[in-house]
Amino acid sequence: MARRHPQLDLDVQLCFPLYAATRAVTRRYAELLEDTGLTYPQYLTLLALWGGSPLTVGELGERLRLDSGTLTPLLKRLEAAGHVVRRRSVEDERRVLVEPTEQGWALRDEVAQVPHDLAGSIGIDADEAVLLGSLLGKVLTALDG
Amino acid sequence: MARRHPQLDLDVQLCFPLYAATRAVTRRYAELLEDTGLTYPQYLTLLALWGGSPLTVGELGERLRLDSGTLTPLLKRLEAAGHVVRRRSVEDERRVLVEPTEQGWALRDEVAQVPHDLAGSIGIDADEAVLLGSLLGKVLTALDG
DNA sequence: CACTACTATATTGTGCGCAATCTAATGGCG
DNA sequence: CGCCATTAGATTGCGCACAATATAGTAGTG
Repeated sequence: MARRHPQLDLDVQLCFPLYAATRAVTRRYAELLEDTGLTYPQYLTLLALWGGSPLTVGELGERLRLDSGTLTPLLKRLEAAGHVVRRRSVEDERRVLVEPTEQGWALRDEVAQVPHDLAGSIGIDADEAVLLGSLLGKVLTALDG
Repeated sequence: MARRHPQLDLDVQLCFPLYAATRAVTRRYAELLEDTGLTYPQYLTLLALWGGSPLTVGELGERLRLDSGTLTPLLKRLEAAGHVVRRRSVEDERRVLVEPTEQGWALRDEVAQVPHDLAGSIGIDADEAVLLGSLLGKVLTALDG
């Protein structure tokens, strides 16, 4: 393959590791989050809400780069679990405001160790992590604006 | 948030970019693969098969780090599209051997430009791509063995 | 040979992701 | 006011991912 189609190496050298490493990291998060019952996307959603609430579904989607087709059911599950509340905006009834509940805020302390534990699992040091993050940031900017 | 829980920064600085950049790359692949009707995981599967066939479902899973719950339906769709054939091994009837069809081999030429086009989209140069790939490889090794 | 442990794949159920479409509310504009 | 384009979310449908379980074939043991 490599001989007749050497360009396919890029996929093997970069795109596959990107794909596989992301899934591996997500699986590690699943372990670390098991006690809370949160999935990794749910955790990221709460992270965004802890950073400033309430947010509309659209604002959450901008930060997480997810559309309503993903967020609506995810937020309903977070609501069913008692972690967030959703309510229609009074000024503009098209908008839905999302905000952690008391219980949702309390989760923040429960997951405080997660990033540290993850950092110890991923096999690279802090400097490499910064470098990796900045390279990924460039990719994200190039593809997603 | 950052003040009371500064460690959550790692998630913002590294884990979120990893998550978001991967999805952005996958979306770009979807555009590049549109003419073929392949999804990105299907493309990776064919890439593995082009590299040496036949492979059992288990061998494919090892290379792609996917389990049978993902691969079985994916391979059935590739088979339905006429790109691969699946057959039980004669020596060991537990195994299923997967192999591209004539049409599946022909796809290799159709996608020959995909990696090049992708490389031009991701906003980093070749050296950075190598670096990124090696960092991701370390993460993958640390988490997945 | 019968039993048992193991292995390979398939199935089921849940939760994303995302394109496409739908519904309802808003904001002009004549 | 009535009309229409726009916007915000929700819904639908499909394809992954993956845990848990089921099924069937193989191999080892007495």
